[in-house]
Amino acid sequence: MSGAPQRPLRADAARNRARLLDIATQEFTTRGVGVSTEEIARAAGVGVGTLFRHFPTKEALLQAVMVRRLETLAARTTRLAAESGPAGAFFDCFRLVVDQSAGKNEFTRALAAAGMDAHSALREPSAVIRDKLAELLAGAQRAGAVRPDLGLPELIALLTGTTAATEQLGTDPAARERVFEVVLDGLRPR
Amino acid sequence: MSGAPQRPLRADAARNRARLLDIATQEFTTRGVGVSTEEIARAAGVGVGTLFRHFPTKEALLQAVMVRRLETLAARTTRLAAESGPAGAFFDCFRLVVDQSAGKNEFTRALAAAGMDAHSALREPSAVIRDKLAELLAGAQRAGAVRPDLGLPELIALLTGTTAATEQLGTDPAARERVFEVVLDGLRPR
Amino acid sequence: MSGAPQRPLRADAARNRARLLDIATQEFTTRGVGVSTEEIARAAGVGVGTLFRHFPTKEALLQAVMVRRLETLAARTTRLAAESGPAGAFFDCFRLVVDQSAGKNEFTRALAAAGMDAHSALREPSAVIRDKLAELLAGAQRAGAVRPDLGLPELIALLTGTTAATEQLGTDPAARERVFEVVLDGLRPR
Amino acid sequence: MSGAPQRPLRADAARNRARLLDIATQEFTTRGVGVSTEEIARAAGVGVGTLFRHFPTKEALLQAVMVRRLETLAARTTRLAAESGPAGAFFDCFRLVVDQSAGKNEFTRALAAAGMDAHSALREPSAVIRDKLAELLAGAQRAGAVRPDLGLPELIALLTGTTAATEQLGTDPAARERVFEVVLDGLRPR
DNA sequence: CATGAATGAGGTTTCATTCAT
DNA sequence: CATGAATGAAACCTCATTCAT
Repeated sequence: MSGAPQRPLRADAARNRARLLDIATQEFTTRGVGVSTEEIARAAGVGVGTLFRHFPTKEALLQAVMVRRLETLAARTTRLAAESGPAGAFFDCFRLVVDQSAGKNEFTRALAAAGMDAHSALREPSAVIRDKLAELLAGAQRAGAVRPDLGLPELIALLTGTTAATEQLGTDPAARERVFEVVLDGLRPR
Repeated sequence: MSGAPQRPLRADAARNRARLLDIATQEFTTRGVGVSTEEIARAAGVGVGTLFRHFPTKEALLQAVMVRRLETLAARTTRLAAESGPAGAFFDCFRLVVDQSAGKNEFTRALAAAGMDAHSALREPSAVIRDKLAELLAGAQRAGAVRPDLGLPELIALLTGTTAATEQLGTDPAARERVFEVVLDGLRPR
Repeated sequence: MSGAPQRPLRADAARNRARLLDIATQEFTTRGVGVSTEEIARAAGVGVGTLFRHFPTKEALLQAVMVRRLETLAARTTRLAAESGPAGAFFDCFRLVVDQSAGKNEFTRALAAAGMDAHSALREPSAVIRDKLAELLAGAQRAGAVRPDLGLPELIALLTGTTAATEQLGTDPAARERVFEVVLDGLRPR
Repeated sequence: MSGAPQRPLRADAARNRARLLDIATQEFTTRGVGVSTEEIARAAGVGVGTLFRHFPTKEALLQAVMVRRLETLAARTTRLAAESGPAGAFFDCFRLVVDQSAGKNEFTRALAAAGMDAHSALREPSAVIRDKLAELLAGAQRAGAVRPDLGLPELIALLTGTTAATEQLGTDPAARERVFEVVLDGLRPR
């Protein structure tokens, strides 16, 4: 049920695994999911065999990258929520998730296309985020900062959509800001 | 300069071409751009050779699918714009474009990834849409129905984003409606 | 047994056949046997179907081109042999055959590679040349102008070889001339 | 700059590479450059992937075969030149090159047809041969054994041509010998 | 007869994955 | 455990040949 290793990895093995994850994240994000396993292994300075020892499948690697992203996101979300009032926390987190999710759609889609239920492997880490987001949404709604009829699914869809929108505007920060304003304004009770 | 064929295609050729486009649209949309040319040809009931006679490259096929979508879209946009007042036309078109664009991101992305300037082949049909949208935006802004600081790029990004968001909500019309409300509300001057 | 058409071709059909042969000769010679039937047909201004009506196979077309070359060659050889004395006729013909055979190796090889006995279809026209050459060789040997131990096969091999050699020197006429001198000198009794 | 592998190949890899080269040489020579990579791989007892790991392109394989032939040739030429006097060395080498060059024309032609400068990849090994031949030619000319007006290009063309001629006479050693006599005699000062 | 659209086997090449070293 | 050579299915595309128009 858990992704945690059976026994603690040897030091060098752990180093290789971490390095592979880092490189894979970077390559998948910048060059798409089409990059070959061979290239990722080479960029990480290991042989393909090592890659496949740690991740039995290319898809498993994709999954692991996703999981780590979600975990990082969950951690930062938690931290942020603790620092501001309910409304501020909600809007800050919205921005944070969007900024951190660049490229995520590609992964989700790749996993989905491979016919696998995205929820099976990502259930645990994404559940953490969902819970955080639900909590933040409820808080902001109680504080009257967000329209009360909005549900969690819509919030997540809007996060995905805003990610897509801002990705398309990569080079123009002012335009990205205006897009944020539109969506965040729209979230307020009318 | 024109997309129209040099001579009228023979009856069977036209049938095959149309059928290929239909099948390709469907396959690309439902299963992603990874589907093989061979499968598309088989699904269309023709040999691969026929596919490649009509579209000399897989990318050319993708392009053709895109072009047809954009043309359909442009036609409907024009019709709608004529029927309502400036504000109504703008909001109606926004919905229309989003509804018609399901799956389009995949294509745009695929074309971009293939290193081709999306504007080269799609320039004409997409320019028509851009012009329409720019016109509608200006009209709605003049009518005070849309915040005046919004530019065309942001509008297009928001269209893309809203498409992504509603795609994720496919099964729940009420939730889709709430997403639309958020974005359309956000577009109004605050 | 004969390549002559069963009945006289219609005027346009004959024109097409001739044109196809001309174009095919040119394309095969300048661009190699790799040129596609489609390209040859297009260059000849007819559809592929027409090409295949006249020549049921690409190989048949190659054959026809060869045959025509050989026939032309035979005719010129005959003419030349009548005009000079035995020695002169021999050496003139040697040069003529070499000059006219540029590119011929490609064809011979293509036919051979296709697993067909080159002699089956080319037997008749090439027999004419062989006879001419045999006659010329005998005459020149009687006149003491060519070493008496040389047989017809060696003569033909030397023709092929000299063709290959001069083809490699295409751009430099003086060098070609020196190659001719070497071979023709070598043919004389030592 | 060097053709030597960066690190010593693993034992099996080296075996496969050598075997591929051997088989490719044989197949290309006996059946033409048309043989498919798949067939070569199968004949060598490896998968296609292995073939393409060693030679990233069919052309690269052709090149490698050529290079090996030329290198072998250069080595033998060097040895021979050291053993005989200037005239003997020249004539011996002429025969050696011709005997070793059977089929070489096919490769050269294939490479040329593929639009690649034959000199780019083969520059080094073929330069060695050219140098050797130039040296031998000069020596034989100084010794008065070869006509003084003959240049290196003509010599090479004659080698090519004699190769073509003797190839055609494969089954009859006496005829081949007579062809050699004609050419070698022609090379002597008249 | 001419046309050119359709066919599909076959060619080259890539890449996730396995396994000998 | 790490390595990277080997594998072979599958992708895209070409082209000789057939046959409906």
